[in-house]
Amino acid sequence: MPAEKRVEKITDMNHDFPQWYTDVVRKADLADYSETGGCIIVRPYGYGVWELIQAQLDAKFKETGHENMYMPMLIPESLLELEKDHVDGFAPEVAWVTHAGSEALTERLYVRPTSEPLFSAHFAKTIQSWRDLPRLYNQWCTVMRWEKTTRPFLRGREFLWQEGHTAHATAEESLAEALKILDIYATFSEEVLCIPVIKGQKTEREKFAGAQSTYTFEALMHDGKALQSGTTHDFGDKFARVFNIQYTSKDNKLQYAYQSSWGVSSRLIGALIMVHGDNNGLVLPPGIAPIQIMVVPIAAHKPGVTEKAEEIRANLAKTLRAKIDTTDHAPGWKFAECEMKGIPLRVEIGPKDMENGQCILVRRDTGEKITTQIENVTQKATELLEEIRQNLYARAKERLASQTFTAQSLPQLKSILDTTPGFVKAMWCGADACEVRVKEEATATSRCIPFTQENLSNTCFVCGEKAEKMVVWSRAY
RNA sequence: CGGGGUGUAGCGUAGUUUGGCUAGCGCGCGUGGUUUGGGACCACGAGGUCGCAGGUUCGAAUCCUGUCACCCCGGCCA
Repeated sequence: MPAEKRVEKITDMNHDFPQWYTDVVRKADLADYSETGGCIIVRPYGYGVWELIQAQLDAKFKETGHENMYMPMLIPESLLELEKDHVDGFAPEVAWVTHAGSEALTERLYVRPTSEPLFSAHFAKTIQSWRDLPRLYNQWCTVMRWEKTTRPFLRGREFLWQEGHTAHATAEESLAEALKILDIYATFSEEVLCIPVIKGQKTEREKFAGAQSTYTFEALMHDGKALQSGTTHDFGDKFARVFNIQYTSKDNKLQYAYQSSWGVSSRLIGALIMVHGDNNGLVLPPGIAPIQIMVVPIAAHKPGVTEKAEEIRANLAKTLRAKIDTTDHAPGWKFAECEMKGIPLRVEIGPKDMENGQCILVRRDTGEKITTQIENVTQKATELLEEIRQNLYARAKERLASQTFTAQSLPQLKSILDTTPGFVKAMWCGADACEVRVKEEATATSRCIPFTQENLSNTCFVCGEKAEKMVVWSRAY
């Protein structure tokens, strides 16, 4: 890891983490603020990351039998009101369309904060028989939630996401679907994004508005705060009963369908920044880096340098996302630019190297410089990208372990979070009152009830009554 | 919604207390030249209704009134 901070324009992350985050977003050219309050402009480089996330997840969804479709952005008010928990959860941050031109609409429309009502209404119309099940749908779109406090990629009024909506014949199947997708998400997060996660179930208090149960994968950011990176929900037949989604079973009985929904958003980009980034800027895992390797010619005006650099780029580009920087900036500028943008590998090629038929590969994650023969550069780069992927994951996993603690009492949990923020594991009795006390006294929330349970003690760390589950607590974004 | 703060060139700012501004500086931008292995340098140049609307004054970025926008801290919240 580059020891010294080489880019002055980025705030030191240990000094002011939120400012560091904002600096990275802007300097890495991921996003910009827009004229529309609370909504960001996703710049080409940031959108490039999103496209790579999208392409890989989309392939996984399709492998598991899901189909993409598209629902309207606007939903009539009458549909929102049908499911009570759902409306209670979303109504405060819903944006309304009330007029067409100067004429008031007879029924107000709201901009989707999520599309359960539309999918449910559609399922009700199109599902009649057990032969129609399961229905495995997904859509890539944006949604709108009128947040009061916004931060690029972490919380915005409009953001990019994908929402899967499925209907099944049985409760077992909708639950299995929610768990299957959670695995797809978590695997993608760990293997491609190099972000280790904790999988588990949300408590009643933290679950999705209208869900029967919510599952989540939680990641830990550099500053010790948690980020809910994605969720899957099992609705059971709750929405089906409200929207009247019924089918005739094999034995000719009228049954309610069981549903799931699940989503990840452009918030994943925020997670990438806050898990891997350092004081020189962004650090992107190779799997989602729009540019995996940047060729930087040194003394490009000297005879043959640009040509050789372009030849190297063309070779790399056969199998990798490779680019060349032919701008007239000084080399130091280009190096800093590569680092701010988190490009995993950089190639330096100048007159001195050409004399020896070699070039220099520089790793973003470690700063290490590797001299290699030009004819081997693609092979070497390919190996290094895989090493970088493994190193980023290993590094993040190590930090997660070092920032995970256990607490036996509420004061202890508070003291841990005040001094060394991170995940805190503690036993919980299951009572909502205890969860509320943690929130009020330690400003921490339950992140999840991990699937992998440990028995830390037999009593609740808040009230001392009999403990039911180990819960992971944290301060969160 | 409560408390605090800020609006001056694309960005960051000085100047406001004590009215004299033809509004200064850095970065960035344009042209030409010299450079090029960790954010190069020189020269010349372009760019401003000082958030907006009123008012006071010989004179307003500066004082007064109103208004709008944004930011921070609380409250509320996927």
